Amino acid sequence: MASVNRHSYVPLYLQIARTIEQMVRSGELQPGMQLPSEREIAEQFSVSRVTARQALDELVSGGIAYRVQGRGTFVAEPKIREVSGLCSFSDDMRSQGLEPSSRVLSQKIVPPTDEIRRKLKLGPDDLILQLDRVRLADGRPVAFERASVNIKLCPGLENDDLATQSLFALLRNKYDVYPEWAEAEIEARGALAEEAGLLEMGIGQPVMVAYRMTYTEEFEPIEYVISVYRGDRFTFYVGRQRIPSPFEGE
Amino acid sequence: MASVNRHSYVPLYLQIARTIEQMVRSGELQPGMQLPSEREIAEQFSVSRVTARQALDELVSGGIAYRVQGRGTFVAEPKIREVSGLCSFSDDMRSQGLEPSSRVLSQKIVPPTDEIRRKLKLGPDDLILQLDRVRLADGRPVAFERASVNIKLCPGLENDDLATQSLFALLRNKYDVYPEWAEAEIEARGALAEEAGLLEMGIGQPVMVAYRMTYTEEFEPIEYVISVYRGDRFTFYVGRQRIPSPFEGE
DNA sequence: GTTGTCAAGTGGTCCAGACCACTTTACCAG
DNA sequence: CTGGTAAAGTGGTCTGGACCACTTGACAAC
Repeated sequence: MASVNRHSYVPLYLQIARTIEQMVRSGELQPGMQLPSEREIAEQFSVSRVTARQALDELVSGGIAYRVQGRGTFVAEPKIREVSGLCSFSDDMRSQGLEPSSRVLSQKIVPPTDEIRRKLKLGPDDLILQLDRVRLADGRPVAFERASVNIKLCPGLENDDLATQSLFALLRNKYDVYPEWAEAEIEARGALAEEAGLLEMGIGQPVMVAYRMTYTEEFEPIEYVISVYRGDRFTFYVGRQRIPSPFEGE
Repeated sequence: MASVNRHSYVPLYLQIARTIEQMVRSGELQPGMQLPSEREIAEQFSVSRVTARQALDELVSGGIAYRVQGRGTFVAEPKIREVSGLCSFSDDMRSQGLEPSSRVLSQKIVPPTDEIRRKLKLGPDDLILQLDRVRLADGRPVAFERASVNIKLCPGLENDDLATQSLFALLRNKYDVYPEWAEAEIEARGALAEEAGLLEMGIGQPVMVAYRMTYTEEFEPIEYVISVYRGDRFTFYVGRQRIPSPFEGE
């Protein structure tokens, strides 16, 4: 360690953070072990303490390290796995070693329902792309998805091939639309007849239903998705989170 | 605004952040509106720009605001609701206007299974407190919970009353144990006979099962909880999250 | 009108220092 | 041996600058 490229476009604090992250990933630094102190990092990389601290901030906010005042900064326990269910189905499956694919059931421009119009903040005459897909992992159906996409952000999407490529990848690469935020609610219920047929399961068998909104950096609604997952073939991971503290007065 | 107490124990940046947060909550600042720039805040509160920036950092990491380089900092869209399912059942229910209560089925010191021993990082002779509870909202059963608590952190907990008070509250107030981190996986399945009986529902009716680990600040395992929620009476909220970007090289 | 340029304003990064709050450890006095 | 204390080391907060990257809008040149 102890080396940093002053002429790179990558900020110093990121270079340092990545260097340390690499040491954690490689196992050189084990969970619970103490990281170099801010002052040590500053000296070893020849940067100010502010920059060293910013590097550690990066690791802390990424859940890779945690601080204890008066003692030091330490390597955090590894997460069970990365956030799941919020981002791309494709990435999700691949990270679990499964091969994702899709069967497009319908892909057409339609007027939105009032609820969707409200959720996507559309005007009275705006249309949406309604995309119905069955998502498969290693060829077996896992989920049925109905995505309502704000077509204003990606005119022409109705003619793109969404069976073989990820919607997110297409949005990013072709339409310069970058999904940055997502939130979702999840509930469980029995499979309806139509869902059961598509997912090759029995009616009333348990499914998980996720209602997800996706936004750009600036909270422009991109899509609203209702996903119906087979209960026996999918697990949601709710990422490691800070537990909110009870109120503290001054 | 424009006032800050230099003699408070509350850091300046937090005072500023809370002042602005209050303006957002009160509706004085609407979603999408621009916040004062870092330099403006620095001037108005008579602090350095670093401190002003730190205040905005606080709002950004809390999901209350977001930045756009070159344009400014803006008020974020309000979240659907706060994180749910990860923290205290009691707080969760109350935040939805329901009155939480518990029925303790069993509360005893037992040797852990191998899986629990591993998850809680216990030694071969360590014991756990196994706490089985039915959780109710407005008197109606919503969930069955089996908590395996690392009793080393809270000796004597087996004799405390857990029907009327929150486990987290007890840990914090009586045992000085502060749950700070949690992560969970969620799946859906049909209710087993025992669960169905406790939750007053039919066997095979959909339930959501959450497997949750709770840790202290320093990732000491506090408890491992398996919660079985009635599908028709509970919805998980997966907090608003940043979508991970695809890899960017230098 | 269109296009290009430039200035102003924003957040992003960085520096060299300062003092405070907290934890740990070593050591000394009892 | 016990208990208190002081020192060293840690992260936490804060200052007052500096320059860069990016966006926007006004304005001049075409």
